[in-house]
Amino acid sequence: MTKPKQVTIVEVAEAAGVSIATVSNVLNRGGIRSSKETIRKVELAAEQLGYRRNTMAAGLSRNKTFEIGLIIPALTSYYGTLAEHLQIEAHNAGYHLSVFSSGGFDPEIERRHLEVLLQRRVDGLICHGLAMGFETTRSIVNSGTPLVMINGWNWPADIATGAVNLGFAGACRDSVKVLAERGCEAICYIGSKRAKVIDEQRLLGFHAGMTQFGSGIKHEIVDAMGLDVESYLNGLMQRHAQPIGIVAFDDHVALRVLSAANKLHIDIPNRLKLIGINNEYIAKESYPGISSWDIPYQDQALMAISKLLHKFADKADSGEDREIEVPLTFIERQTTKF
Amino acid sequence: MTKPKQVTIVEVAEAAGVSIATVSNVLNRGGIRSSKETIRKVELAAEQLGYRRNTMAAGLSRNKTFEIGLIIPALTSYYGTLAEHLQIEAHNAGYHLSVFSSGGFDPEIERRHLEVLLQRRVDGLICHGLAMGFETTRSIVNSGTPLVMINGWNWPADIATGAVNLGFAGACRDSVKVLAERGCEAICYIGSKRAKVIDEQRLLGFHAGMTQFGSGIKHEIVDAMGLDVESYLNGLMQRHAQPIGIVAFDDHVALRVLSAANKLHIDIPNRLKLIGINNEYIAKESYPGISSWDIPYQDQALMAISKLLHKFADKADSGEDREIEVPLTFIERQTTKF
DNA sequence: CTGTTAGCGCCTTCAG
DNA sequence: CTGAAGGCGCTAACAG
Repeated sequence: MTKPKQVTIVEVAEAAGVSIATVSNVLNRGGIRSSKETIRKVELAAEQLGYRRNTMAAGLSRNKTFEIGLIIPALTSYYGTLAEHLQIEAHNAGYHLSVFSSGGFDPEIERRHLEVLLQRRVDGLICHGLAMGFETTRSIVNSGTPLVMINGWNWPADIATGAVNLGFAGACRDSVKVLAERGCEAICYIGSKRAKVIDEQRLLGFHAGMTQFGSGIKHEIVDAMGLDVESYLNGLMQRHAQPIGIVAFDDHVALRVLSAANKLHIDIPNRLKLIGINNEYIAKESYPGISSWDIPYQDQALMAISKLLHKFADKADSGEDREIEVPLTFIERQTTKF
Repeated sequence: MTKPKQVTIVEVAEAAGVSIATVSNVLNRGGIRSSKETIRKVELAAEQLGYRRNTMAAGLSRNKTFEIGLIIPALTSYYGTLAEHLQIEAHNAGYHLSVFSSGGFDPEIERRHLEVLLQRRVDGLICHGLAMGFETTRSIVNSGTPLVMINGWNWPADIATGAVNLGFAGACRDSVKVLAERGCEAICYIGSKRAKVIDEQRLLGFHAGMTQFGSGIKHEIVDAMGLDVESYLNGLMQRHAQPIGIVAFDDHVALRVLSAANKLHIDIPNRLKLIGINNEYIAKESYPGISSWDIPYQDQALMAISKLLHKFADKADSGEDREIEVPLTFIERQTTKF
C-alpha cells in the first residue's frame, strides 16, 4: 500500500488563490497578520481539502520540533502515572511528549531509545534515573539537547540541565521515626536492588532514620527479590521482641508482606507495623489499609517540564536549584495505627 | 538556547572526501554497495564527527517514517503492560512506537493525539477501543493511514484495517461456569461502566454464561464506581443462599471485594467465591490469592503489529480474520478452590 | 561504484 | 499585506 499523497500547502494555496507563503502565515498564526478575507479563504480551502500540516517538513525548516522525549523504566504503577502527568503538562506548554519504556532499567534499550529520540531532534529529554551511567550518557547526549532527570541524583551539569527528585530518603527516614514512636522493637527495610538508585536513596534515608530515631532498636535489611516473605516474617517474630516495624520498598512489596502476615495470623498493627511507598490504590484497598507515602505527581511533572522550558528560553542556569527535591506525604492507615 | 547545529551528511561527505550521495548510501546500507575503502572512510568520518541521521529529513524525502502511533486509555496496569509489549514487537519489526495516553477514555484527548500522530505522518496507528465513535474517527482517519484496533469490536472496514480483541466475553462466560460448578447459589457481576466497550463485552459473556450454565441460579449486576462493597456484600449474604460467586471487572475490583470480605470475616472460598480478570500481581500476591484470567500480552502485541506490517506490504485483506479474538487463560487460586 | 541533480513540504527573509 | 525564492537534511533516480 503506497502511502496516499496527502494534501500540501501548495494545493491549499491554489484552491484559495493565494501564495503558499500566505497560507503558511495564516495557518500558523502569531506571525504576520493577514486580511480577514484572506484568512477566511485560506482556512476554508484548508478545511475542505482536509489539509494537515506535515510536522517533519515544519520541523526541518524551523529547526524546532516541539517534541519532548521521555524514557522511563516501565509503563506501570508510579512510572506510568508520572508519564501521564508529564504528558499533560507538556501539552499545556505547547509541547508533545513521546513516551518510551526501557523495559526495566535495561541500559541497552535506554541507549536505543535515546538514539532514536535524538535522531528525531526532540527539543528536550526527560529521563528517569538512567541505568547507563554518566560516561555513556555523556557520549550520547553531547548534542546539546537539554536533559532533565527524574529521580537522578548527582548528575554532572554538563550532562543534565537539572533534576527533580522525590524525597524518598526523607520518607524512609520518617518511616523509621513513625515506627520508632509507635514502639517498634526492631525495624526492617525490605528493598529492591534492581531498582538501583531508587533503592539506594531509600536505604540512605533508612539508615539516617535509624541513626536519628532508632537508638537501641535493632534493624536489618533484606531484598524483596526471591524473598520468602512468610518464613522471613516467622523468623523475625522469633528473633526479635515485638512489635516489629517494616519499611517496604513500595506498596507492591508491602502487599506481599501484608498477605503473608494475614496468612500467619500475625496481629497488625499490634505485633507488626507496615509502611509502603507510592500510595497506590492497593495501599488504600487492601485490608487492613497500608500506610504509605503519597507522591506529588503533578508537582514533579510540572517542575520537570518547567526546567526544560526554562532551558529552551536560554535563561541562565539559576545555579542553586538545579536539583529539586519534592517531598512525599505520609498517609496513615491501619497498618501503623495503634 | 539556540539549538546547536548538528553535523549533517554534507560535513561527513567533505571529511570523507566523497559525495553526499555516497554517504547516504553507505550509512543506510541495503541500497547500493560501495567499495570497502569508501565505506571505511565514510564510517570513520561519521563516527568522528558524531553524525546522527535527521529522521525528519529522511522521512520527508522517502515518504515513510517507520513510526507507529499508539493511543491507549492509560499508562497503567493492563494498558501499560500491553504498550511495553507492543513497543518490543514494533522494534523487532524495525519500527518505532510512540505511546500516548488518552487520560481514561477522553474523546477530546484521543482526537488531539490522533491529530498529532497524523501530522507526524506515522506509517500506522494502533488504538485501544476509541471512545470517539465511528463517525468522528472516520472523519479524522480518512488519510489512508492503516489503523488496527485493540479491543475494538465491529469497527467498519473502511476505518480499521482490523482488530485484535481479548476474549473477555468468553472469560466471563466461563467464570460463571466455574462458579456454577463450584455450587454457587447466586452469581454477581461487578462491572465498570466507564470502561465502555470493555465492560460491555464482559457483560455479554456474563449473560451468556448465566443462560448456558446458570439455570436456577440467581444473578445480579452492579457497577464498581462508588459502590460500598462492604454493605453490598452484607446485603448479598442476607438476600441469597450461599455460597455466592462474584465475577469482578478486574483484579483491582476483585481486591476491593476481597478486602471487604476479609474485614467482614466472610469465609473465602466457602461462603464467597471470587474471580478477577487480568491476572495482575495483586491477584497473585493478595491473601487469599485471587483466581483470575491471564492475558496473552505477547500474542496480542505480535498480532497487532503483524496486521499493520501486512497492510504496509499491501497484501490483499485476507478477508476472514480481520477481527481476531485472543482467549484468556484461567489461573485458579484460593478464592475459588473448594 | 560514485557523483549530480531534483525534489519532499514547509518556513522565512526580503522585495513589492 | 502578499508573493517570490532560497534553504532545512536527506533520498532517489540517473548519469558518468
